[in-house]
Amino acid sequence: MESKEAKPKVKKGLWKPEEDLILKTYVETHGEGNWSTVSKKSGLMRGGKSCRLRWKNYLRPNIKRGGMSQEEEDMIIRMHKLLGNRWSLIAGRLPGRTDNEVKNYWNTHLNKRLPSGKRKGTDSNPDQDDNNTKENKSKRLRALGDSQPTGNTSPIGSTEELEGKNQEKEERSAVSDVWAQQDAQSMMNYYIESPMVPDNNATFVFDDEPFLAYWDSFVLFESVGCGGDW
DNA sequence: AAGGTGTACAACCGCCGATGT
DNA sequence: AACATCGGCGGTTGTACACCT
Repeated sequence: MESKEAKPKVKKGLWKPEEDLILKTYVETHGEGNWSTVSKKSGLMRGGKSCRLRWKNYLRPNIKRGGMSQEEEDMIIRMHKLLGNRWSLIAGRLPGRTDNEVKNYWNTHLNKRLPSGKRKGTDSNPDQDDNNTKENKSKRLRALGDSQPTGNTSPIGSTEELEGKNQEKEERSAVSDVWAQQDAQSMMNYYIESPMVPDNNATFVFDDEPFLAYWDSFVLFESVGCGGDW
């Protein structure tokens, strides 16, 4: 059954400069948020999500456009080594860069450089494919965020999963290991010295869930709270 | 010069958690 | 408590452009 009020047609596809201008003006006037109403009130025939994405990725102030610097590139690779496809977290370490941009950059530039890189699959490493299926994604992220080192909430539970995890570890360590290892060491040193680390978290296992679980929230905190280098 | 193929990047989709009612 | 809505995230697709034959 069609709705009685004619559904406003949602426009799709590339944004035109005029649309950008409308959106930018609207957001600068009314502020961010309520994206679902933006399209109506601004006259843009775009979905709220589309508006939000456009603003977030391209129109927001302080967005950095253009090629990645060597430093940024290094950071992406290191962070990806540690975090996997957690683009928003990675982007949080790169001022002016968005998760979408980081993701695209990884998929087009960095992914194929790595030994295990493959072209079309957006997941760089075969070892991470399983963990990034739609079914597993949410569980994994939640577990990484919430799990305690000794808890049973890890997404890795069954024997098969453990085996897969071990394999993942091996394969992952084969990628970009030179500075990934250097960096992991320096990150851990930094981290261990941090007053935020609880005493009962003494056993760190890099590349394993316990470390990642804490690391994750640490990165999140860092990206939100501090802008400094480390 | 024209058509085919590959690449880079913008945008959309589906899912999920948080929040409001 | 249940449902609806919104915002955020990562995966995937679409498209314009560059390059090759």
